[in-house]
Amino acid sequence: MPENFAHNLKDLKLKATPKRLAILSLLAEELSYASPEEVWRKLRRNFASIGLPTVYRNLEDLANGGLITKVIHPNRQLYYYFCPNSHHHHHFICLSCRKVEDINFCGMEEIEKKVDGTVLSHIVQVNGLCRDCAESHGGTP
Amino acid sequence: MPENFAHNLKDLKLKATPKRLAILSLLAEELSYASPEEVWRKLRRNFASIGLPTVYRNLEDLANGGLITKVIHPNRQLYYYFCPNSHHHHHFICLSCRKVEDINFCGMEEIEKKVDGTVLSHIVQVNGLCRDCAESHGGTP
DNA sequence: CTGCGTGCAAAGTATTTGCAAACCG
DNA sequence: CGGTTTGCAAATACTTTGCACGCAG
Repeated sequence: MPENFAHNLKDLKLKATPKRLAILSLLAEELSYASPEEVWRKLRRNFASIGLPTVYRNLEDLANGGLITKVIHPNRQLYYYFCPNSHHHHHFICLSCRKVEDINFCGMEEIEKKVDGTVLSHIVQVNGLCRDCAESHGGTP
Repeated sequence: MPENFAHNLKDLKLKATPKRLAILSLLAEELSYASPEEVWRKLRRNFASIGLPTVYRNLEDLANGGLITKVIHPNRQLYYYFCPNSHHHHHFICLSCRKVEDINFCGMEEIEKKVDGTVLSHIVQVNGLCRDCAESHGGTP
C-alpha cells in the first residue's frame, strides 16, 4: 500500500501538493514520531524553499484527517506519527528513541458504558522504553 | 479526609506554605479541572501578592508528587485536577463545563503484557460532554 | 481560471527562568 | 540559621496568523 497518498488526500479534500506528499512519505518511512521542526529539516533537503508554518499547517490537517496521529508527549511539544495500521488501536511510545509500537487493545467499549455522558474522544497512550532502550541505558529517558 | 494537606506535603518533602495549602484546598473544592491562571486569579482574593510563576511551579510540583493530576486537553494548555480518589483509575472530562468523572477501569494490565518494553507511564483519558452539557447544547464543546 | 496552498515576516501567548528577599522548620 | 519558596521582570520557544503570490484541479 505505498502510494495511495494522493488518493488519501483527495478523500480529505486536500490537494495533493508535492509538499504534502513528501510529508506523508517522509513520516511513513519513520518507525518513530517526529516533531514539526524535524520534519521541516528533512523536507529542506528536497525543497529549495519550504516554510515551517507550512509544515505545521499540513501536519495539523493530516492529523485532523486521520492520516497521521498526534503523539501526546510529557513535554507538551507536538509530535506526529504515521501509522499504517488502519483499525482502531493505540500506541506504546519509547520516550528515548521515539519508536512506536502498536497496541491492539482498547478498553473503550467497557469504559463508555461506565461514563455518564457522551464520549467524543479518548486518549490511550503508553509511555516507556522499548526493549532496546531499556537494555542499553537501563532506565534513563 | 479534609486537612492532611500539610502532612501530604511533608511526605513529598515540600514545605507546607500557606500558598501551597491554599492551592490544594482550592482545587479540592472544585469538581472540575482548572488552569494555572484560574487558580492564580482565585488565590489573589486571599493573598495580597502572589505570582503566576509560583502557581505554575507549585502545580507542577504537586502533580509530580501525585497529589493532583494533570489533565490532557486538546488545546494543549495546562490544567490540573484534584482527585480525592486514591486508588488507580482514570478520568472522563467534560470539554464544556470541565467537570471530571472517575472511571474505575484501566486495561493496563492487559496492555503491559502486549508491550515489548518497559512501561513507565500511561495515559487514559476520555473526553466528551457530561450528561448535563450534552443535553443542553447538544454537542457544542 | 479559481481557490486552495505556501513563504515570509511578524505576532502571540502560555510557560519558564534568574535572582534577591522572605519564610518554614 | 539554611535551604526552600516566592515575586517580579524578563526571556523562551513553540506555534499561529496575515497577506500576496503560485500552483493544483
